[in-house]
Amino acid sequence: MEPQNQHPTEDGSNKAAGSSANMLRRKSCTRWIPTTDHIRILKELFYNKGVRSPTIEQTQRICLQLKWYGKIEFKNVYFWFVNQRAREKKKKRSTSDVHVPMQRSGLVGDDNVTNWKHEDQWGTMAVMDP
Amino acid sequence: MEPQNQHPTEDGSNKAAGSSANMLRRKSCTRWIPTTDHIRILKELFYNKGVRSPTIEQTQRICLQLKWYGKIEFKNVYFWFVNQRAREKKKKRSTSDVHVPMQRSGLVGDDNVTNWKHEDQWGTMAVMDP
DNA sequence: GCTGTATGAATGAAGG
DNA sequence: CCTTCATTCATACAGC
Repeated sequence: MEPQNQHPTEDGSNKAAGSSANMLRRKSCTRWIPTTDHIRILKELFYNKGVRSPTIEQTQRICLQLKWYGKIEFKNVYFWFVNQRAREKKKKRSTSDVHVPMQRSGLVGDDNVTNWKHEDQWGTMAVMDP
Repeated sequence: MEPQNQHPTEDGSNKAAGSSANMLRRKSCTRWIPTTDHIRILKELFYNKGVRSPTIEQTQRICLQLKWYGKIEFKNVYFWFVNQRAREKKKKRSTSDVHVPMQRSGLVGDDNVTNWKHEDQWGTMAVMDP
């Protein structure tokens, strides 16, 4: 995946947002912006270590570890795993077959709609590069 | 204003675009560019048929139908509906600009922005027991 | 050519 | 768990 540069400043230097009149119109800077280290470690856990549904204690420990790399809270880790699981599953479901009546059957030879490779339907959906 | 002319090659020869030498493929095709047929059908579904949040299976069927009109993937259909909902809502909210300024009555001490369901880390949410 | 706008894509957060 | 919302980034296209 190439356009992974979602976050501009991701070096854990989340400065005090909103403390002064620094950012105009930035009232909703509340959301956690993971650092690259955060992402790297979380994906390592999820994909390589097979940590898919960490327990509370595990989540707390992970959170504690990640805090060294930047500001992070428990719920951030929790939601990250929830979302990762959900999106993995959705990707899987999206690629499963669906029974649809093929209309215009037999006439498709004229137009090569099925020219492009089948390819995975979700392609690159925010998962790690295996 | 609104550049509603979202047709890369709109003259019915979309399908033929893949037969001969394709357009230059820099890496991967950047992002999905819907054809006018795609847009027409999607809007027909959204506005006339009232399809606002199709299920996964509905999305798969819609995607398969739309594939006849040009290259499209599951996630394109999925994101299209997500974005359409979000932007319809935003537009509506912005148009009928009444916007009551969230009167908060000042009685309750506004403690934290992160008003998560569970103030302390797990409190009541510990329901996952595998 | 750059700049503004519309829109595809991504993801944190939450609801149910 | 599954679905949805909100916000943001990225990019194609139009007008200047």
